[in-house]
Amino acid sequence: MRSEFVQSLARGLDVIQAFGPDRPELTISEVAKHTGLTRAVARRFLLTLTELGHVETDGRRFRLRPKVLDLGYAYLSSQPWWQVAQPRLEAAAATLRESCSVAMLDGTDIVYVARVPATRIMTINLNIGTRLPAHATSLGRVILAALEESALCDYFAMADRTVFTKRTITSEAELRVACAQVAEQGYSLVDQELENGLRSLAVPLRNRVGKVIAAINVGTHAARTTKAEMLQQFLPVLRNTADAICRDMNR
Amino acid sequence: MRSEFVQSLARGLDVIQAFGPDRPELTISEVAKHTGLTRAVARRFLLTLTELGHVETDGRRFRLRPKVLDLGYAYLSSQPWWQVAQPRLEAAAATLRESCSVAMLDGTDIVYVARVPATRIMTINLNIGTRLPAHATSLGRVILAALEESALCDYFAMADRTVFTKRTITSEAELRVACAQVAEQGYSLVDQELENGLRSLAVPLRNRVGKVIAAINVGTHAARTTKAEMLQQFLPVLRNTADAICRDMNR
DNA sequence: TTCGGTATGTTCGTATGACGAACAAATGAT
DNA sequence: ATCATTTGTTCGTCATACGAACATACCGAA
Repeated sequence: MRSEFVQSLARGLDVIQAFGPDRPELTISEVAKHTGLTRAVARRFLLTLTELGHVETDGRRFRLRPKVLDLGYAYLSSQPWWQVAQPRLEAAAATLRESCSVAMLDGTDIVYVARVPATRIMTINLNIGTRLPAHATSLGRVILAALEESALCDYFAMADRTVFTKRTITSEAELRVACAQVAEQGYSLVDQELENGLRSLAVPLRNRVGKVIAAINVGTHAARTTKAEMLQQFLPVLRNTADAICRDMNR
Repeated sequence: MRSEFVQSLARGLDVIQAFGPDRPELTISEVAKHTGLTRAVARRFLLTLTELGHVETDGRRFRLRPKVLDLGYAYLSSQPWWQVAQPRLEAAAATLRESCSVAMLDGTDIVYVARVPATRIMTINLNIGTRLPAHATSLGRVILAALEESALCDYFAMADRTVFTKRTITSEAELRVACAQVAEQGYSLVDQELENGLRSLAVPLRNRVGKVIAAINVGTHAARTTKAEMLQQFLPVLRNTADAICRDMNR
């Protein structure tokens, strides 16, 4: 038992994350089963979360309430780009007439932290908080390309590198070549590696000391925009947007 | 000490929520000050959250990490409208060429749970998780109008009812009249009560038994669209979108 | 530069906060 | 109706989380 680890907090967060698309409502026993806790422990946490307003119950089934969003919002609103990225992103999406997003790396996934949808391409519902594997996304490639070697080794040691389409690059060797290219070019163009038809272009977002902290991208349909057109027409807008966000952010 | 209340979970969630726009990074002592906990307690929770991946530290200052979004995402992804609202919202925003949102009531606030920005009207950054007072928003009025009398009394007992502009309605009597009107008409049109220039129209989203669980709205600039135009051109689209979401959701 | 007061971070003995074994209640099949 | 199983709850107790006291860092005045 590590003396600086509060087991009850970890358990309570596990209970929140027991809920999800396949489990919108749960009983005490179901929460216990999904978290590996005893029924008595699960009950205590559910009653606590209910009293705090994060969970509601009809006496038998429990479900999360909107107040849980306050936790994620604490993160979002504390970020240096929070006040400045959204208007810039909206302007870019309006200019390009395509969906634009900002994401960060967390573990082996990218996590979307801002998004302006324009035209629907993907079958999955992308929104703030959505996670996708870094290796198959332009956003992920941009961030991976900026990692130090030790961090990149950690990434490869952990990442599953799922195949999504016939084009998905999954081998470490190939991904390292792709990342080196991104580092040299300053952008990543990923073509139908995550989903057939989806073509996306990303550039880095840097903090005041020049460190890559996030990425910004634009997505289009392969039938609509050629790769050359993306580089010619989209890349300058994306770079200008990234530069503007960085300037706004570091003001 | 209530035997079913896990104090450590409550404290841990307080520590997460100590962070925010004015407090992007905090030391142990600062967290202790903002939460009312002792430094030793604050330290333990920060170290726990760091080990869980929700917080990072340079050894002195702590800050939240994107993994915190997983908590809010558990809520979002467990909602019946999650898979179906976004595409419908995107279609409505494209048709109307205005920003569209979905929000729920939590306490005395509305909380945004989906949003498709189109053209920038408001000065504040609206996004998933953003809270606004229910009384001054079309989204809030729609949901308040559907509350049972006891719940509405609770709302009035708790709500601050801030004045935002010269037009903001704040008295209980006037708000009750406005809500009765909403209940009768089936929509709420709020005109420059939250912010000068902002005009918005909302309709309810209902679950399978007809209960209002959320609201969907469209916002425009008062200089761009008259109230009559909103009712004539926007209301049918909004109603169709709400109906479609309800159908999709209850399938 | 040194010193002293204050602020901040950390440790470890212990008590109380959270635990789970056992009991109570609910459910479903025969 | 009875019985076996599942689910929810209680309360004695111990191990988990606590905070008083110690250690370290910082800052201002002389």
